[in-house]
Order: sequence, then structure tokens, then C-alpha cells
Amino acid sequence: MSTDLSSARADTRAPDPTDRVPKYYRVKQRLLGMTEARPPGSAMPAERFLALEFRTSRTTVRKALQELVSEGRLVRIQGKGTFVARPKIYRTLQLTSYTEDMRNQGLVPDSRVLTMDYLAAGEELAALLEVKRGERVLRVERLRLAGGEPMAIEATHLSARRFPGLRRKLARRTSLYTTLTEVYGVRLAEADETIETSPATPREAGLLHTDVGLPMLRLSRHSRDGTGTPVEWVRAVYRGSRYRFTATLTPPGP
Amino acid sequence: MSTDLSSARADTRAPDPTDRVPKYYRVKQRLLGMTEARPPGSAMPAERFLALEFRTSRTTVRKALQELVSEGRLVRIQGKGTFVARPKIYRTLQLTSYTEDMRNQGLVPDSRVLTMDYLAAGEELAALLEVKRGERVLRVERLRLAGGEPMAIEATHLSARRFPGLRRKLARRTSLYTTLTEVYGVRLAEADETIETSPATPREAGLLHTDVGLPMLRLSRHSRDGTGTPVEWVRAVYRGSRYRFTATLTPPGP
DNA sequence: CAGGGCCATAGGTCTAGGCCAAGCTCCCCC
DNA sequence: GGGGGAGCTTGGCCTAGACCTATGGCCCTG
Repeated sequence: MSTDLSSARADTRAPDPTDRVPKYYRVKQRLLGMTEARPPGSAMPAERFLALEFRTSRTTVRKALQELVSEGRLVRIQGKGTFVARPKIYRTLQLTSYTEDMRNQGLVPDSRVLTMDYLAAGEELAALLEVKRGERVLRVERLRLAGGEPMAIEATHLSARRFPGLRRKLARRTSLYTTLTEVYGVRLAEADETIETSPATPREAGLLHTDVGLPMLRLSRHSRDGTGTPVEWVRAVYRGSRYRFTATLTPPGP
Repeated sequence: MSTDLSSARADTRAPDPTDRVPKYYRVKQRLLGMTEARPPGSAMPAERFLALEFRTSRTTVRKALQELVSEGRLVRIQGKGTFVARPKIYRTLQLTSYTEDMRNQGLVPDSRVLTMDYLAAGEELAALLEVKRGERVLRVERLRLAGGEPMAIEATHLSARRFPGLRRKLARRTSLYTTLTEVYGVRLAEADETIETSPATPREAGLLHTDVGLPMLRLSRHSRDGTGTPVEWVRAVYRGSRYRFTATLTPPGP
């Protein structure tokens, strides 16, 4: 086990630099084996114990564990321990509501409004919503839960002029999309979505019960109604370790 | 600077646990400021220098730098230094070819075949391609480049029986999709795609000139022709720090 | 003048260990 | 019997430093 380093050094230049495997990565693979052998929810050995067992430092074990956490295979809870995680959830990239989408997977959805306020449209936001610069925009920031677990943070921006009184109406109702249809007669027809990955900020980590710096899936959506007029602009952050997006594609139009 | 921790401890239970900011994160934000003040390609100070300047350990500086790398804001080159990165590239989630998509963004695309071999379909692959278990499947693994820079690894799986001689034909031609259409008369009509994030393996990191463990965007695509028959099954890995996916969505069908 | 080797400097990996914060258990005391 | 705290265990954060490899400039030599 300790000869591998020297043997790697022996062949001065490997044909492709594919073989150099850091020590933490081999630890990770052994841990992965342990993970797969246990049912979700079961406890892993403590970090200090693993460090002894693998004859390495706790730092190295932690790096391996952290990658497994970011893959959604382990969950760490300070003061309790490290546990095998449950499989990822699918999120459909369609114009479906979060509530609907989660129910289809047999999960109990829930939403909590974090903030609901007005702000003055800046350059970019004004262009996206087709309002004048400085016009009032309603921002609704919600925490999305599934089975009691926080899953995503979603900030929706809508023109305050176009949807008067929306703020008060939303205080009582749950679904934004239903309200838009029933009260304002607006139905979403299409949307552009962008997906990328980036690490969690401290605020996001706190709200999502996740660690700072873990990879998140960042999604932004720009939806329009049947006439092509913009309705909403959304920025959402999903826990990368819990989610997976699916979409159905068709060939480019013209 | 050192009172923040004790003040956080003072109020026994903060309303939301949003404020606890690790030291490396504050370092990151200062580095982010430096990043934004410099043009792409310019050099950042050395890690050891930054550690002295911020009165912290090199480990902490490295953690901050690593997050900025994973966000695609910095690039690190061993032996040279750390440099400000260029902005992310968009990849359209449509049934367009990689080549076409990159050209639309003014980038020079290129592909290199890594491996091209046959394998026997396992349970899962057989179901996806609608072939019998054990039937021969052609796997083409390609490295995708843009502007000379490696961007993604793509492994395409196709039924060998349905596309006889494809292997030889692909040796000369560049585009798989064009070959399918012109030689076999097959045109892709729709596809299911799944997107998630997970860390780079050593092999991927080597091929993509990236660091092991950095978040990648993992995409799998299942395409069908006009009759609904499966044509290909693709697994691809894109550099999360360089890419961003976009899709246009429509409401659910029925 | 070209080639080759030395060396300084950059990032890459790993160690050993300190202290903090969150859960849990158990026991003592009222 | 119940409440509260002490003390253990677990993960979270940070330090200081060793040793590695890749790069590139400098200098020496043929």
C-alpha cells in the first residue's frame, strides 16, 4: 500500500496523465464501497476512526467524505455522525409547478415564503420583464421543501403594475401559477431556462441545511405568456446533491 | 474582525443561522473583488503571498481559490500561477450538434475520438436501446474541444445491428448526426436529457485539464427517431466551470 | 550560438494537531 | 420525578509545515 507512490514515480512519463490518483481519491473509493454495502440512513464510522483505519490524516478522510457528500451519497450531521444518503430526486424541466412535480414523485411538497418585497427595476431586470427602469417589481423568495427537507430557494420577479394586489393575494394562496391564471388570466406558454453549477453561499447553506461551498444547481427561468410578453423572471438554487433535472428536447424549430 | 464569532455566540439562538461565515469565505470574497478588478488572463498573486497578506494559512487561501476555480472565475496552472478566467460558454439543450452549437457562439470546435469499440449490452443498456441483452453495441467516446481547449467527454452508444459498418464510416467523417441521416436515413426527433452535478474523476480531470474533484455537469441523453425507436444513448461530462446549459420549455403536452 | 542542466518559484498533496460547536447520555440535585 | 449541567463523541474550521511536481529563466558549456 505504501509502494504505489514510488512505483508511480518509477515510470517517468506516463502516456496520458490519467493514472495519477491522489490518496484521498483511493480513500474515497473505499468509502464508496462501504456506502454501497449499507442501506440509506445507516451510520458510517467516525472520521477519526477512519483516519486510523486507513492510516492517513483526518484531513484526507474529510476530503474524501466531502466529495461523497457533494455527490449525494453521504450526509454529515455535526455532533451526530455521517450517514448513507437517499437517492437523488428528479425535477422535470417543464412549465410545471414545483408542487405538482414533487407530488408526481410521491413526495410531500411544501413552500415557505422567506421574503416578499418590492424593488425598483435595474437595467437588466427592466429589460427582462419589459418594464421601465425604476418601476416596481414584486420579488417573492420562497423556500421549497420536499418531505420536510429544504430543497431549493426560489426568487420570482414579477411586474407590480401588471399584477396589482398580487402581494396580498399571495399571502393566502399557495400556488403562484394558479393565482396568475385564475385571478389575472395569464397562462405561461414558454420559458428559457439556464442551468449551471456553483458553490453554496453561507446564506444558502444555512437555509438549505447544507455545507458552505457544496456544489449547487443554479437555474434561472424567463417565462412568457401566449403573446410572448414576459411574465416572470426566476432565479433558483437547488441542492446539487439531492437533485437531477430532466428535460424533453425537440429539434430546433425553423 | 475577531469579535464576530463571540457576538454570534452571544445571542444564544439566531433567528436564522445565516450569519456564520467561515474565514476562508471572507478571503474568497476579497479575492473575488481582486478578480473583478482585473481583465481575463491576468495573473493573481501567489498563494504564499496571499496567505501572508491575509494573515492566514495557505490551506485557507487555497480553499478560497478552489471555490473561485469551481465557479469558473480563476484558472490555476501548476508551476505558473493563478489567472483570471474567461466567462462561461453556453450550451443549448436542443437536438443540435456540438459543432453547430459552438460555431454559433463564434468558437472553433473540434473533436477527437478517444475510443471506439464494441461491447455487449447489459440489462440497462439493452432496455435503453431496445436491443436484446448481449447484443453488440458500438460505443464512441469523444473529446470535445472549443478553441483548442478540452471542454467535454462524450460517450455515445448505438445498436451495432441497426447501423452496420458505422464504425468504419465514422473513421473518415466528423459528424455522427450527419452520417446517421445521410447514410442510414435516420433523423432524431426527440430526446430525454438528464442533468446533474458531480465531481471530476481522475481520468476526466486528466482529459479535460481540470482538477480532480471539481464539479462537473453530467448529462445523459436518450434520443429517438420519428417513430419513437431509440437511436442513441449518450453520457457526457462537461466542465462545470466553463459551461452553462440553456433550454426552451413548453407546457406539458396533454 | 545552441543545448543542457540548475535553481527559484509556482501550485498540488498530505500530515499532525489544536480548538470550536452541536448532539447525546447520564447523573446529580432540587 | 423532572430539570439542568458535566462530559463524551462527532463533525467543522484552521494552522504550520513538509515534500512533491511543473514551469521557466539563467548560466554554463561545448
